[in-house]
Amino acid sequence: MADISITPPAAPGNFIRTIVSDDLQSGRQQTIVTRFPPEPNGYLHIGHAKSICLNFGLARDFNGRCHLRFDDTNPAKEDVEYTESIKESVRWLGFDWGVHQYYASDYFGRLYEWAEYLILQDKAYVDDLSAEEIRSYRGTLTEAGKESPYRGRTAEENLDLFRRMRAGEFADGSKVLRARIDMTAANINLRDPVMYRILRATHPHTGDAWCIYPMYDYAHGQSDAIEGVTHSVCTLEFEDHKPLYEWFIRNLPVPAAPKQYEFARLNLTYTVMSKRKLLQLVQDGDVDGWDDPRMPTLAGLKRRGYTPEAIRTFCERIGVGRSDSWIDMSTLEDCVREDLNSSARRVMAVLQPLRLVIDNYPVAGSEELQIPYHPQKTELGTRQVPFGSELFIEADDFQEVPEKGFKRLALGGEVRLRNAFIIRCVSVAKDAQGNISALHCTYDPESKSGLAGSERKVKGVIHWVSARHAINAPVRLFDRLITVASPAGDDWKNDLNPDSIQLLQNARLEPSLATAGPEECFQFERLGYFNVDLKESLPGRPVFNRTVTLRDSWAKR
RNA sequence: UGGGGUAUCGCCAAGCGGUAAGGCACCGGAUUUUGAUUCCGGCAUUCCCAGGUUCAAAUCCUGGUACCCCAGCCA
Repeated sequence: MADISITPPAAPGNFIRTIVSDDLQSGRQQTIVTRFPPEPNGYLHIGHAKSICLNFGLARDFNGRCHLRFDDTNPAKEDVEYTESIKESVRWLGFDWGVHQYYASDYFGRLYEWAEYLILQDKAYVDDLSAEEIRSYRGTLTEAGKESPYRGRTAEENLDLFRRMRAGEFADGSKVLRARIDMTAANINLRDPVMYRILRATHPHTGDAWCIYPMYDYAHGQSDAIEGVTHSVCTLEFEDHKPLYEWFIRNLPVPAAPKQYEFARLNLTYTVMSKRKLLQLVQDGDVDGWDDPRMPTLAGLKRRGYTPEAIRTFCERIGVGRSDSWIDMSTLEDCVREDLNSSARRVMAVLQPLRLVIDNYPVAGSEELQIPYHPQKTELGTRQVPFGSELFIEADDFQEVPEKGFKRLALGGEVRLRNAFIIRCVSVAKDAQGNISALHCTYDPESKSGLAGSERKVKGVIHWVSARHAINAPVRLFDRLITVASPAGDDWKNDLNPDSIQLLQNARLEPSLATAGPEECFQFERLGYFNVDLKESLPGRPVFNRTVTLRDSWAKR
């Protein structure tokens, strides 16, 4: 007996996986073909990641294939810049479409022939009504539409007109080709939908070869059929289009009968997720570009330090359903922390430096400490960190008079300098205004990490950096992504968070960070995960972006 | 009743007639040279509501209610 190895769904649930699995097991399909069909009119965002992971994941898990198809039927909105960024993002996410990269515009020829076929069947006609007239003839949600006076044209006349539309004899907008279905249909999509419009625009992929372009509804299903797509997975708002999708498939001599399935699109709390709005942020200069680290675009998240693994985990975790949902940001952030916690090397950096002098340490002296890159994962190795008599510590790691519950350094108190010594604060130096200018401490030489005397416990541990050796590099903090109070509302931009970005020019980093490579992500102990900004860093002067903070029960009080 | 959808813990989400998985969040507690990690433990007598069928219902039936999508020559 032949060994039919159908990989069972990796995770339970997900109704689409169930459908695919059933189709394979029942023999309705031999192999499955899915597709990810973005319109190249913007950058991909975290919402697209859900679709990418679903479609490519299905192909991967069921030994099928997933096509990357650019749904480029509207040259007025599309640009090659976008197709490149889309390919980059899909690859970055870890998926490979192999040779299966297509453009809906590849099929313009066949689509045109099929349109003539429909005309010959008396199932399509050329309409001279204006856009406004078509709208009013369409009726309303509760009233039936009425038929266009041009609906009764003969096939011959329609064919002639349609050919002349293609030949460029008519002005933009003066005529359209419509499917002849039913102007009284309860589903508005069936009230003689427009199939072709006249539009003189240079197409990024077909240039000026065409002056008529097919509409989504006409192009999409046929493209799926041409490619042999078995499961055409899209978002819920296309549900009403399914009868039309099926009408075309049924009435055209297409080579296959793909089926459409819908799932709920991703919504993230406080996050702007519509391409239109993201484009507006870019155009209005609210952000540096599509890859601004505060953008929810994949390019932005990448620059921010989010990893493909984390995003894939996220897409697995949130599931695929049909109910409208808003996923809380904490779910995404947890996925990022989970990945980075095990992979990110730990280093020390001080964001808001406070000078600390160790009075009993040789003034000009220094030593190199060998410190592991990860507290648990020894395989990540160690690095050398210089220690000296003058250090910087985080300003808020010191409180002259400690508040209740404070575990770090206070006047007269002890604290451990992480991976180094225990120190005691003996006095506080202040300037004329009374601001703390430096801390004077003594250290306990016996308490050095690794020595026998290091077992001595103190309640707090803080990070530090040697003042003499530290490098000074900018660090950027973010208040999450671009956030708004109501991402779905019309007044969304009124709530844009302007303080979402903060550039800390005085941050001091341990010397090993001077050579940090692009895209490397580190954990600045106790401060969170930071990555080297791919765009702004210079050799020897990395700029760090905070990817995500650590969980911090103290901060949450 | 214009049509099409969806309702299970604060947020997601399994479940498909046999007596409520899991994750996030949250709350305890243990270990910890990151207030991190890790680790244990807690967290829906109840599945939008009301009836009904059944030995048995989140799952079936009936009737309500709430929310989402659709009137682009956008996708």
